[in-house]
Amino acid sequence: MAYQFAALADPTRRQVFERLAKRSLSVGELAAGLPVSRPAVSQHLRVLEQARLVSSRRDGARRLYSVDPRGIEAMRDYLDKFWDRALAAFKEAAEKDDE
Amino acid sequence: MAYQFAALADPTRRQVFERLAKRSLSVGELAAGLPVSRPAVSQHLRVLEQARLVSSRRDGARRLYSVDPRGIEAMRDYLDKFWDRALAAFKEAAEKDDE
DNA sequence: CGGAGTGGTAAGTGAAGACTTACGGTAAGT
DNA sequence: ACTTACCGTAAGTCTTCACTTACCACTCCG
Repeated sequence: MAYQFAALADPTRRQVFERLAKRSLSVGELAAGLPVSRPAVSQHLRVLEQARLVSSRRDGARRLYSVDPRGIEAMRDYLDKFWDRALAAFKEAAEKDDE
Repeated sequence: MAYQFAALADPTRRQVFERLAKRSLSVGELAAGLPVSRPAVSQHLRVLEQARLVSSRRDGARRLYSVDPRGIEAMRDYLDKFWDRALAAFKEAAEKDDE
């Protein structure tokens, strides 16, 4: 669970993730649209893949990366655990604030 | 949007957040249950508050912190933007993998 | 108006991490 | 087989950041 938040904490990595959400891309294609080198993109992809936020498959000499729903689902489940509780706590705090 | 992920990327900060989800706590109470000093907790709370993941109110000489739904909502909205798309991409990639 | 209990801030330290260049390794084309 | 295109990894640098101790400000109570 820890890995997902850390993976999306970096701005460059979020950009990679968001571009892959539009369509599957190779490492070279990703690096072309970003202000960092290709090896940097490779390293970011490794982090995203370990967090199950992206997955990859071979495509000839290239390697295509796509978004992976598993990492997203893990984050959604985590956040949902706190959602109701947070709403209740917020209302309660707001009332105490009115005093 | 960026701040939320970075805020929850740190393990100590996630612990603070999760403990506050159970009940509102003061800085001292939080620090008592964590392996770091009280100033460290204060600094973490500042990050969480800027990300709108927690909010605070005075309670006499103390200061009570609670979870704030606004930060959580921002993350949920962000993830939901990619959810359908990720599912579709995953299925598509799985089919190509079967070849 | 002391003194005790709070908690935020400053300054410094050590580790984590986001980059770079250089290199090696594999797949397709001639 | 040689070349070209593609990509991952290694090693090094520089910044970011989590943490500490020391200090200061505020609130409540005697």
